[in-house]
Amino acid sequence: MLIGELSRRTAVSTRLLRYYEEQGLITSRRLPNGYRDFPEDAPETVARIRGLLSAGLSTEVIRDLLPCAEGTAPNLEACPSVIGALRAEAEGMQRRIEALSRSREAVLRYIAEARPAAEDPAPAPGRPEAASAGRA
DNA sequence: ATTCTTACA
DNA sequence: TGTAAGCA
Repeated sequence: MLIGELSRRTAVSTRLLRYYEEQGLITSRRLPNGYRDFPEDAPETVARIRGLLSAGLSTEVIRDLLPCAEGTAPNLEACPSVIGALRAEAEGMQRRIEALSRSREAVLRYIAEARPAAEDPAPAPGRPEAASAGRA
């Protein structure tokens, strides 16, 4: 199916769909006119990708584990090697959580020991304005 | 009307 | 990621 249909059926923008392909998460063939032609089961693959992405996995690990996982969300069948990779990911996350916790405690410590200053310093002059920081 | 690539915000 | 440009 064409990218437009896949986009409608998955509610994922064509932009993102092309990005997923670029990252090796999904594949497609090319029609004579150059248009991408996705497999009929592409919608399911995209759903699986979204779930894995929501779990905080990188496109890199998803790429390696995708070909060996059937089903979606919480109920997916995975090969032993995939389970091992996920276990390693979880451990890596745990280490990051611990490192972040130490950082947070360090920051909290600064607050606790900080003594009330008189005034805030004057704003730094002329620098490239950092626009909106909010990321969706 | 749709998709494609490239590139900037 | 969105969006715009210039094609096919």
